[in-house]
Amino acid sequence: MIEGTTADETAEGTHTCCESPGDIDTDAVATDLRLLTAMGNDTRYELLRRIANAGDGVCVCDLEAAVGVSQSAVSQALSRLYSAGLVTRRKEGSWRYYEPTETAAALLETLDDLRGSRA
Amino acid sequence: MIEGTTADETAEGTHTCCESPGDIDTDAVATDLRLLTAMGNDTRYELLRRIANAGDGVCVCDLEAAVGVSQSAVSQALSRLYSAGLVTRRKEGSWRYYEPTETAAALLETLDDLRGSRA
DNA sequence: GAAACGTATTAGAATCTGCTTGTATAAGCT
DNA sequence: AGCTTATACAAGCAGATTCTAATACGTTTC
Repeated sequence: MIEGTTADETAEGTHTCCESPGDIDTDAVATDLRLLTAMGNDTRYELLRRIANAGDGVCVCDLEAAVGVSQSAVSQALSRLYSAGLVTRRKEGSWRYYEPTETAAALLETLDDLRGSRA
Repeated sequence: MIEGTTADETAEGTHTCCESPGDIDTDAVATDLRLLTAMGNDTRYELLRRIANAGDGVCVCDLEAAVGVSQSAVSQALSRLYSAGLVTRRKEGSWRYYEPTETAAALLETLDDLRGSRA
């Protein structure tokens, strides 16, 4: 849906205002969208922020208390963050600790910077 | 749903693995989520990329041909990008030209960098 | 003014999301 | 082994999204 323009480039239309913008790499789009949609949800965003703030590993049990949804919902949210590459997880005994990836740190930092400069 | 922890901090639970992570600024969350959800959609992401690539103003008519959805859908998508602060728009005759904001440029650049470093 | 074009708005249908509830798995404790 | 705790998985449902079609609006051109 991205690479090849489905519509006929040489269409008979009367458009003459400007030329068509270039195409975009499909894989890149998929990757970016996975990141953006993973972060673009109240619960997941907040979980990620908390994980990032804590820095050195937060366990699910504490996150659960903080976001106001069920244990199951937290688990699902964390899975999603994990498969998007925004957090790593490590098992320790019966607990599981989550940590932010560099990707997450970079994106959150950009968002913070933008807010700071009110851009 | 963010600032105050709804669950009782001193609950009778047996959690002892780690302490609760700090809270997050509500407005910041809202702003970030508006950006993330605006970009986190195939159509809108692709439109934004194309607008950013073109740099100096693309009109709706050409974007339309590129993304494979109806004119109406493109218009709605652009409105959403606009109200999220990701693009500016300027009217010129009966055409409307869109340009990326610094916010959009910064976010896209971060995404590009991340992809580059495979982080 | 009327017709044609570029864009926006509205309304409704189809699809997607994110939650809850219930259950499963795995580890620790007695 | 049995019970409890920590986390994951599965199914189902309510509400949110996102598209299309139809229509409205503003400009340009005849």
